[in-house]
Amino acid sequence: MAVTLKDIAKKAGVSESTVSRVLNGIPKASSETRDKIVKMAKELNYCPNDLARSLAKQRNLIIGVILTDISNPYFASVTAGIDEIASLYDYNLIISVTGGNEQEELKYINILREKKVDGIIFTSGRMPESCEEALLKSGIPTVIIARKIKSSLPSIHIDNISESYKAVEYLIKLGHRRIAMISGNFDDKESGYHRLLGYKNALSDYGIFFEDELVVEGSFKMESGVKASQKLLKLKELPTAIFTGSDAMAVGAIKTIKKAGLRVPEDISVIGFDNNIIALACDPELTTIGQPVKDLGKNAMEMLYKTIMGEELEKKAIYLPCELIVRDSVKALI
Amino acid sequence: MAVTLKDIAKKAGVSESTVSRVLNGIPKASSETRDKIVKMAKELNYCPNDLARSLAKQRNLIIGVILTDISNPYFASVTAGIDEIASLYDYNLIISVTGGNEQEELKYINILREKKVDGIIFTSGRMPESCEEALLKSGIPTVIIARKIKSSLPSIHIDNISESYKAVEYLIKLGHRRIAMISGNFDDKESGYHRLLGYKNALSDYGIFFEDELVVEGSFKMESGVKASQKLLKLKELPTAIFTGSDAMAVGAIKTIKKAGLRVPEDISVIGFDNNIIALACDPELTTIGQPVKDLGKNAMEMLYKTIMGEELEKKAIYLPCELIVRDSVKALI
DNA sequence: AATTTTAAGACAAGCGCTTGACTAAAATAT
DNA sequence: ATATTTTAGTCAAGCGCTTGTCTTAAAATT
Repeated sequence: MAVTLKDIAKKAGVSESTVSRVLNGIPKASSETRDKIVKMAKELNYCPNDLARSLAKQRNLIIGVILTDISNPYFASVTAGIDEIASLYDYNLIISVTGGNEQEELKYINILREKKVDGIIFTSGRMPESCEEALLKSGIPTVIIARKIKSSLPSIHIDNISESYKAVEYLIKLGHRRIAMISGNFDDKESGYHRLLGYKNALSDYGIFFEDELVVEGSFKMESGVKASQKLLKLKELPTAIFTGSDAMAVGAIKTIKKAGLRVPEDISVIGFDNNIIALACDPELTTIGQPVKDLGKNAMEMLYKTIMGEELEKKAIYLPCELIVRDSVKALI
Repeated sequence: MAVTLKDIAKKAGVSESTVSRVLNGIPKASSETRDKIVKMAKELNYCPNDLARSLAKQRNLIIGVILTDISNPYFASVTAGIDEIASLYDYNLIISVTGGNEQEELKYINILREKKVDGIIFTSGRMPESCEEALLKSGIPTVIIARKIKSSLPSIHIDNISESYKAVEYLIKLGHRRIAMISGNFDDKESGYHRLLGYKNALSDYGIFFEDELVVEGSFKMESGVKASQKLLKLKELPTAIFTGSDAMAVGAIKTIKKAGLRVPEDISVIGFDNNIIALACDPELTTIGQPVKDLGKNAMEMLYKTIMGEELEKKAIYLPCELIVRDSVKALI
């Protein structure tokens, strides 16, 4: 059906190899044959078959991106970052959406192996060891965007502990002492847990007692921010500030506080984490810790490219700093 | 390097074809050889080469998705919808991010042709004719998610005119007469323009004079909603309601109105379009026209699958209805 | 003028898998 | 006991491209 090298070769009266070389710009043909071949190719509307080429060349120019949920702005932006750099190097992206399910993750690692992708970027809130092993064993160049990992795979992270420390420290320096936290799920020892740790560290470093009643576990979602803040509002002594493990929960908290007749930040300050778009949409605009989401993707792809090219990486694990983004949801007490 | 069919065949003392058949579950082998082969494959950690398979089978199980910007929640959700259905049929997705640039779009159509994808879903705010032609000419099964198109390619849309009509009609029925519109860019005859058209139609059908001063062109972005509403607030006679061509602009408008000391919806009602996440984050929560974004993707993929399978489509162009989502940003005047 | 070098191109193996055609033996039917 | 069908496999061509090796004629060198 489709026009192949052979067809062009026949029409032009040369060998396939010559056509191949000409079309790949390898200087091994007289300008006459060159012209003839190029003309034929145009005429026949020739479209090279990249499957065949990849099979022959043992490379594919495809990167597999394994992620939890592409409709989640975090992963969408990470992917955008990856894509930005990938396209610079003529790589295309296959995305594999796992829903954070370990079985799916393993399944897709395998599919990507079969598809002979040139590299894999694995990004997830969690990082199951089984996946780490599978990736390692696959022999495919891989970069992880997740929490700190066990193996020696190249990886890129943010330091949830020190970044949330930063947020809480900011509150403390503005005079807050009674600081609550609405954390993400912290059972799995992942980001939710680490952000809580940063909170505790900051309190401790500044000599503030940690109080159990001031910490409520949420699930990163807005709705859980609502519930958690309702709990906090029932306390005898209200906190003067709330640090939340995600912007979504922060927005939930702000809504609830306002609904309770209190003002943000006049009565209670709120500081989030992520710098999601919604941080700009809510009222007051949310002060938050901005994750360099796109840069995570970009850096990961840069690392991956180096790995594919066989270059040595200076650092196996890169930590990207977050930025404290000051808006209107925090008030100074001093 | 990698283990191939040949290796297994040799080790098991059978022919390649037998191995291939066994591993593909084609019942043409005794259970002994079957077991032997399966065992060998496991032992050698065999991973089929999908490039070779695709080349031989002339199919690839990959769908190319051409879109403007994956970090845009709209496209991210459309993609999520596509993926949801695609994975049901064991298709994987290659995403091609064009930035809405026609040259890039054409480039990626070509790349996808070379990659021999089994199908293409093209989604964009715009729909250049050149792309339509290229897609048509490529002979690859294609579905378009965009505005109404010229060619006979299968496509899926929302009807921007009647949906924005719905929004404005809603305001009118609540007693609003002086209704302003902050539209998206309407020079390009795409969604911005059509949403404006719906606004005009509704006014006209209900016998309300169209007034030029009540329409301000924005660019779909929040910032442009701010600017546009500042303009509207300078009018001698303020509108009682504002319909915006996007939620982002609606949020911008709400912020501005509140900053001007007026209340939403008590003084001015605002209704948006999209049902973006930010519609839930802002205060008051935004009443809006909800696009069935994910369903656009799902339906597109279903259509594409049928096309690939050679099934006849009942409808070449599908219109998906939007839903009026009533929240707190609109007040009844009667 | 004879020899070496270079240029232009052909040849063929190979990438790893699928699949239709063929074969030989075993099972079933007559 | 013979003919027919089924089962279990093998063979080899083919998918479309790349690439190292080889050939031949022309160009450059001595």
